[in-house]
Amino acid sequence: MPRTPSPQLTEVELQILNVLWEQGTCPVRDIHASLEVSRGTNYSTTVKMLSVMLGKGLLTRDETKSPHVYRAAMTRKRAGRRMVDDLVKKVYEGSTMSLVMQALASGKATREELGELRTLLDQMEEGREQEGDV
Amino acid sequence: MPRTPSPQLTEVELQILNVLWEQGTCPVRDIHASLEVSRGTNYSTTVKMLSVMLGKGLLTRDETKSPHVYRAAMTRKRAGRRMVDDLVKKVYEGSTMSLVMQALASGKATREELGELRTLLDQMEEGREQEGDV
DNA sequence: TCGACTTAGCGAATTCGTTCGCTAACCAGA
DNA sequence: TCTGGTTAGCGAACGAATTCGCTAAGTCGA
Repeated sequence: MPRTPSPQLTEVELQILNVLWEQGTCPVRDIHASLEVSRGTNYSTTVKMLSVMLGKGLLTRDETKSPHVYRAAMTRKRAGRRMVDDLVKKVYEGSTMSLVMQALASGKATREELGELRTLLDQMEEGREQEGDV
Repeated sequence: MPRTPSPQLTEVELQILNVLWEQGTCPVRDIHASLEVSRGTNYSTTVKMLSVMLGKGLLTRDETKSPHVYRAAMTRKRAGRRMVDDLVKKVYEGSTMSLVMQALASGKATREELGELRTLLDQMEEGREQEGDV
């Protein structure tokens, strides 16, 4: 049975997932093309990493296609969620909001993004009221 | 001369820094007490890690005190900043706001925190206007 | 000063992520 | 079918982070 992927994604794994998240689906060749420029590694290395990730359940592949076709087994959103939770636990003592504040204060934001944020905030406050939360 | 610490902090390093960030300053004994419960490791291991971190410039220590006293060479804020930047680069394609949205949407927030967030947002919008940003 | 306990430090062993050489299986065109 | 290039896979090698055994130095009360 498929095991739940560990929370920690490594460097290369993330790079590979990024390619897949953008391409949706693709053969080793394409993934390798990307890794080659960013880390100058060998084709064998790419193949190996893919097989390792396959073993960890991070990817799935269609072997019926001639050059096998790979696909991410997890969405970018889900991966992000995990890593954020992990970061929050490890440096913000469990306070997600501490991270939000810090990230917000340190990153550039366009007017549109600030607007979106405000909207999200509004929704959250409404939600709270209905819950009658303390 | 002190070298700039690498962006990537490891598991144990973070755990040790957390103790130091909370205690401010303390001897090996205290740090070990913490690591022992969370990972069941040996005293030697703690000493070793501290010396490794000292070598990386992540810590400083006062050897004039009898049991040497350690101190974090970097604030929690600074460490958080680095890790956030790293995460943003690795999974959010460089968009800090994407991370903020996701974290905000997935984490619990108290009414007070939402208020703080709104205030911070207001300040950011004011800043923008003055800049006359597009 | 002596012995028992605490504190430091070092080198070797382990573990895990990453990299590659080498070999086998495949595939398309001559 | 033969041949050159492509695609898969495996085991060994490496490097970095952790872990610890063992030894040395320091501390303190009897």
